[in-house]
This record gives sequence, C-alpha cells and structure tokens, in this order.
Amino acid sequence: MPELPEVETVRRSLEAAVRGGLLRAVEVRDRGFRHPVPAHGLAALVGARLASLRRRGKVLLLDFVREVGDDERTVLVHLGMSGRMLVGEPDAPWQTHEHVRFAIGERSVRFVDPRRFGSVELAETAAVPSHARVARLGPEPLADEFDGAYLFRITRARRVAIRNFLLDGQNVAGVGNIYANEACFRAGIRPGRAAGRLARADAERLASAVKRVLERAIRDGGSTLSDGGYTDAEGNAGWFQTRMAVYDRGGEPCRRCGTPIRLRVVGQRSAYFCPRCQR
DNA sequence: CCTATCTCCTGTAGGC
DNA sequence: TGCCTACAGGAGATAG
Repeated sequence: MPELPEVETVRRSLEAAVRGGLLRAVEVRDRGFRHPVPAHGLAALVGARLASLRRRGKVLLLDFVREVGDDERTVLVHLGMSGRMLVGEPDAPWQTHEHVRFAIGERSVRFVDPRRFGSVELAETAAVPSHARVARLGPEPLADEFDGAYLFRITRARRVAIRNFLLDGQNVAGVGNIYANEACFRAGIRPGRAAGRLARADAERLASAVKRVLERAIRDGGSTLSDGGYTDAEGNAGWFQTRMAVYDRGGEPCRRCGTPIRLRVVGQRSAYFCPRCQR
C-alpha cells in the first residue's frame, strides 16, 4: 500500500491538518517493532512545534522545533506494509494496532500498523537526516537527477531484473511493487528483463514512465486496493487503482492490446506484464 | 560489491 | 458456514 504516492498523500493531508501545531503529548504502546520506538526521545519533544513535514522516499519526516534552543529533532515514520497515520480527536479510544499517538494542537495523530513492519524513529534535524532509514537512499524519482542518463549509467552490468532494480531504494527512492510494474508497462519493458540489458532509449523511457506514473498516482491520492487498508490521514481512499494497467490484473485483458496480462513471480514478488506490449 | 533467499507480523481472499 | 493455505503495498539481514 504505502509507496511514494501514498506517503506523499499522507504527508499533504497531515500537513493541512497539523502543521504549525504544538506537540502537547506523545503516548507510545510499543508492541515489539523491528526498530524499537524511542518512547523517551519522543516524550522529550513535548512543547516543540511541528514546523514542517517532509518526505524522503517512503519515509515521512516530521520536523519539530522549539522557540528557544537548538535541539531540533525529526521524527521519521515508515509505514511499512500496513502502516497508517490518522488524524482524529485527542481523547478518542485507542484502536486496534494503534501504537503511537501524538497530540498536536487540537488534534491527534495516530500511528496504526497491524503488521508492524513500519517504524517510528528519531534523528537530529538536517537537510538529509543522518539516520539509517534514509542515509543510503538513492535519488528521489521526481527530482531532475533521476533521469534516463542516470538510470542507464547505474544499470550497466547489472543482472537483476529491472523491476527488482527499481524496488531497491538505493537505486531510486520510494518505488514499490505497484508502481514499478506500472512503470515497466508504460515503458514497454518486461519486468524480468536484466537491468543491464536496457538500451539507452529504454532507460530514457523507463525513467520518464516512473515519473509520470508517480505523478499521476499522487494526483489520484494513491492506490487503495481491495483490502481497503490505505487512506490518507483524514480517511480518504485513493483512486489510482482504477487506472492500473497491469498490477493485480493477471488474466485480464491488456487495456492497450487486449492480450491477457501475465502474472509471474520474479525475485519473490509478483510481476505483472503484457507479453505483447512489453519486451 | 552483487545476487538470491529468508524473515519479521497480521489480515484477508479464495479454495475446498 | 468454516477451516486452511497462500499471499500481500517493505526492506534489513545474511549467506554465498
């Protein structure tokens, strides 16, 4: 669910709801995360103001600033597979799988994550926080530095499937399985093709396709699949799933040529493609 | 360094 | 209806 477009949509909806608010309280009910929630560090932020909300790849960055002093801190939130950030009333009862609650201004923000693959962590505020969660991420796919030339250069001699290459955040940040599959379709490239076999023109088309599919999905508020798990911070579902060309459409006709979409497991993850439109 | 595999955890869909 | 299995948006760890 939460890939770059979903995280960006959550960021925007949270920003509209709570940016500028004072952090009044933080409660943590850590149920054993892979990366422990720093309850004491979060509690020490009480009294600071949520100055800005940023995103790096799939990581949400909440920058807290005090009026006086130099202890600016950034909360890093990763939604994992099932994480959500939901705005609500501060005194509402805790819901199932709610792990952290921030009281900001007159609202509350809850971190809810059934599968607990997500994380809430803390770092010193910086242009790029020196935290393991973001330190080694590749370029933002919507930035100018991610282009055909870059993609062509870093794929040379790589044998990994191009779909998997796109999933590796060290190559490009924030692209998950849905949008990697969709971008490969738009570029006419089979997801299982070795990355190093991309021609220069393929790399140009693919970089462009990644940008276009992510921009389109952000405009649509992300993808809410049939399990309905993802919404923005206000509970609104996304609409990009109605535009998907291949993802989750195994056996259904290609929207371009009518050939049945194929589903194949590539590197432990489902890859979807049109055998006629993609080579 | 590169590649492939396993793992964390819960909810849901689909088969029988 | 109910039970059981397979699989799911991520990504770190590890082995070769």
